[in-house]
Amino acid sequence: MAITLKEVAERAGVSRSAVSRTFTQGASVSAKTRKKVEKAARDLGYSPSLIARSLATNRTKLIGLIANNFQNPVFLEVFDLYTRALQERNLRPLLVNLTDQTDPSASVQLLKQYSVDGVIVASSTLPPLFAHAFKEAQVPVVHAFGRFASTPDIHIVGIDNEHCGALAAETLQKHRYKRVAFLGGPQSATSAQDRATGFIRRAKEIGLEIVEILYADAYAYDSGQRAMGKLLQDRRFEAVFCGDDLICMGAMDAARDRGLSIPKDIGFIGFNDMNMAAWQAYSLTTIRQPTSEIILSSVDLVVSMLDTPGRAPEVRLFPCSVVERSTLKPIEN
Amino acid sequence: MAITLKEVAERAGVSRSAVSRTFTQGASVSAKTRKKVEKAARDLGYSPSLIARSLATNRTKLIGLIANNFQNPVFLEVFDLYTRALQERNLRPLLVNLTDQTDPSASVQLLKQYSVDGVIVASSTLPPLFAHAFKEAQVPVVHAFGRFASTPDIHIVGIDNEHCGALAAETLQKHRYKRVAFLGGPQSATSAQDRATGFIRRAKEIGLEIVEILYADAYAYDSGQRAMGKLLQDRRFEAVFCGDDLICMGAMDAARDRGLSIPKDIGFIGFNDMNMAAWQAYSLTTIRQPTSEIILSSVDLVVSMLDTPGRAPEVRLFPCSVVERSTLKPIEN
DNA sequence: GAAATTTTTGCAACCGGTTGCAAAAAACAT
DNA sequence: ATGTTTTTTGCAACCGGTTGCAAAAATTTC
Repeated sequence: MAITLKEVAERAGVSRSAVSRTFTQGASVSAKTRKKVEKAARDLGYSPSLIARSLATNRTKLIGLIANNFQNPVFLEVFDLYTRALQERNLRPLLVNLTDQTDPSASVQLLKQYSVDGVIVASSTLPPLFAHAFKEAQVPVVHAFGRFASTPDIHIVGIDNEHCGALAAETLQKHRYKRVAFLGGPQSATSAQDRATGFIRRAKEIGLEIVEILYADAYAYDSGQRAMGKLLQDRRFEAVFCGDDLICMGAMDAARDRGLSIPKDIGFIGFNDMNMAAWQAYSLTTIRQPTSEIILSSVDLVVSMLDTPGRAPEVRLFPCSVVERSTLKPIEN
Repeated sequence: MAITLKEVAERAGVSRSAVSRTFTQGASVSAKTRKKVEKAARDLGYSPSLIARSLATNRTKLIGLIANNFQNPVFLEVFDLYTRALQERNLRPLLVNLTDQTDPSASVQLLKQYSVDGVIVASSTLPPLFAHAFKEAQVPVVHAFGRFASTPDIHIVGIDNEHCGALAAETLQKHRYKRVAFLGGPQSATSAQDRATGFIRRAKEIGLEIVEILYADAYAYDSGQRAMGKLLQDRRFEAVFCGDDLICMGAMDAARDRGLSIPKDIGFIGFNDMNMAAWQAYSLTTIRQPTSEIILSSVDLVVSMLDTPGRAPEVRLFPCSVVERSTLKPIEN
């Protein structure tokens, strides 16, 4: 069917090794044979089979990309960045959609079968245990958006969620709010837990009163909308910290639906600064997570592990910042 | 490193072929040896290498998934559906992010190197020429969301965009609009062209006056917002047909920003019925594209081509329908 | 129980590349 | 021109599976 090494070798009048060498980086071939081979290859329309090469070299140039939230548009940005970053390094993502199948061993099995060179777990909702399974299977792994641990046993790239929660508390106080609510992501997500912890701790320190704590059941619009519906049954707060922009948008729409005006009647601060946060219909004040830095860094890290498998586990944290738009009442001087 | 066939064979006390056969569908092995092999495999934690298998069988179970719009959240739904549908059939997507590199031959080259079993081009903006390149390279290909052709030379799964454009015109007339504008997707996209054609033709037939025709530069929020800004400089229309929901949301926000109220001052009808169209902040009346059907069908089609490579090219069109929400003024009786 | 038939098994070649090693060729030194 | 060093080349084994074929084993038939 397709053209093989052998045919090119015959046409160029050289050995198979010579052909192989002209197509592998840093191999020793004279300019003369290289030229002959390249011509023959061009004539025949040859391109080397990565499958065969993978078998021989034990490298596939495939990186498993594990995700489990296809409801949140922020993941489209994430995929965009990952595919580009990997493509630039001549690697390809093998996408695994985790849906609800929580069993790590199945994915490990799967990606092992494909002999991926490395794995990036891109999720803030998966437990650390998940990335672990790969480490145990000797597959280089990076947990992006994962939970920060002071003595990590796997590579983690992300943010300090606790600190970000604290940042939210400070921002609300700066805007002169006294009584607030917390509307987090799913309670099982480490990111949601940590943001809550930091928020609550800092609020206590600076005298911000938290009158409600509720967790949405997913990082999704509908979940935010529903949860806000519950919170609004007896509103004793003036602003809400939402653990995610999408949840926040759902919550805002629920509030507006009840005739509340933002930020006049109620304030909101979100989390992520996804593209949509800047949309006029929301114009969300939010905490920016440096998605792009996290992604680039996690790709770099997994790439470096390909060469240095024994690398000591590393935590890379990137700073978050407040992006002020118009969902908190203006600060009066 | 990893456990191989040979080691399992030795431990089970059988030949390598026997092991191979217990792990391949429909091969002849006695219950007794199967049991022995399975035990040995379990003990050793063996899982067969798909790479090696691919090399031998010339099948990789990899399907190239080509996309070029990572700005539009509808594509997250698309990815979700594709990854699930493929996973269910024991196939995996190899994602190619086309960004701006328009050269088909590069992607063909790339996917040929990975020996993908088939390719799905999932884009309404790529020219037919693109999918062609794969056909010529003998790779089974389906163009999902592609342009309908009465004598197709490749498989196409999608909708009749002209008819959908006509549907939009009829809906606007039903809602008693007289003078309307068309705000399409990028003019280079066949989908945008066809929706325009159908809309314009039908409008003429039923006496709906089109006073403006403009194309956004991408299927994106910002593009819609900008384009609407232009249209609003001299507004002589009462409603707008937007060739895409996301464009429509941008356009709506631009209109509201100028103090217009929807649908009192201006009406909108979108296209796609993406999840977000149902959001309270927009509650968009739109034309539903049966995304899920298109995707499932295109996966089925590419799978069937794996067995029957010579299959005659086929066009599969799915009907669209109007989803009424609240961006067109109510019909008075 | 022997012959005929069917099923199971192992051998060995193959898929399309890579790579260590030794021989051959080229380049350099004297 | 000869000997030495460096570079290039081909051979052959290997990566981890699959599969056609013939022999061996099990099953059926009479």
